[in-house]
Amino acid sequence: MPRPQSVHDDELLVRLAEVFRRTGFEGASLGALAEAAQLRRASLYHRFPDGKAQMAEAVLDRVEVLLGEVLEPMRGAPDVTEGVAETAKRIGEFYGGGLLPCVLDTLALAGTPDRVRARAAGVATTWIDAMAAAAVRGGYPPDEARARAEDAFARLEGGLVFGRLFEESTAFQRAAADLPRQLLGGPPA
Amino acid sequence: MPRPQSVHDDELLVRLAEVFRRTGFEGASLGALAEAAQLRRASLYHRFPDGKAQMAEAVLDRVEVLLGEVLEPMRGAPDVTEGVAETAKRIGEFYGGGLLPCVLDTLALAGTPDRVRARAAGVATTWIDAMAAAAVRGGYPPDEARARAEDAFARLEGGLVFGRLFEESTAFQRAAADLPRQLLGGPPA
DNA sequence: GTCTATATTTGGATAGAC
DNA sequence: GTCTATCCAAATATAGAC
Repeated sequence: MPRPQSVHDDELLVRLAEVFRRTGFEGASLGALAEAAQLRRASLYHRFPDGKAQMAEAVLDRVEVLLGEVLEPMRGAPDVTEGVAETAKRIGEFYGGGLLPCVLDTLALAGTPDRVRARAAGVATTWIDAMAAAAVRGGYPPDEARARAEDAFARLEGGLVFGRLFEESTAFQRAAADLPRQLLGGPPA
Repeated sequence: MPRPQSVHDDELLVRLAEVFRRTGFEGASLGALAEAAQLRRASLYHRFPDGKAQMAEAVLDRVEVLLGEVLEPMRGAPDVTEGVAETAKRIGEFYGGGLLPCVLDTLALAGTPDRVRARAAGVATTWIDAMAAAAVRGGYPPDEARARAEDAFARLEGGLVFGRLFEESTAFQRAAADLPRQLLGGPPA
């Protein structure tokens, strides 16, 4: 009988995601991916016959699932403000307080296969849509809600760029803390 | 006598910057760099004996010079508000309206040599410092001015991430248009 | 399912002719 | 200063044993 899986699918994707998020698609060599997975390169090809692009897509699929859990309070909580605040907290945790890069950013660089980039854009759209829906629930008309959601996304992603440049999480932390006000209004920061 | 330079230094850096900004350090292969420069790989090594890292550093040096021109109104104009507005306009042009990636972002990915990353952080610091100084001139105490400058930087960089993902410049455009308010105060966006 | 071994291409970098 | 030719290492990917 064949050997048992030495790494479970889910844990494997976590490890691969770590490499993609830090180095982008081209920077993620099969050597680095195999080392992170604690598998040989050939074993990775057994799991992902289409190679690195398929690995990146699987990672993005998994990110979309995790993102669903992060967005759940914002989508479902009876009190919109509380829901957004809880989602903001989860976003902070998801990005290690602001010091972890975002795979949606790093997998959007030129050199990334189109289908991977399209998948990243799809995940980002899911996220922005949920924020726009919350802003609508908060009373904004659809157009303004959308703009606020896009701006909130930009500020969070930019906070992560800041964190990557300076290894400092201040800008991201403020962006997360300010998320309820950005989406629902209130006194300016 | 030796052949004349087929590409002037300045134009050469523009072409190399284009590759680095789009693909990051690891994604920028010597093949791609040579093609953009319309030179052979060996000719690039004649100009940059230390190889790709030196090319990236030279690109960042050039970006710092260009950035100086972008920041000049914000630094020197008698009316701070007008100065910031003019700098915001130049930032918009510098980033192709929001559809060009920022080399400070893409050269901060893991896999980039430390001295290149440090140079990128230095250029970003120059930029943020100038925005913080403008916010101080606008009446904010140093701590709040600094936070506002960092947030403005994050929002612009995030707007470029958004642009890269969706090939849409809306978020960046709003960030640039809102720069005077972000640094100097006024009614919230 | 994982492994060793290998094929093949691309990438970074150097030597030396012109 | 640019070029051709070359070296060597690393990268992607495949074949086949266990």
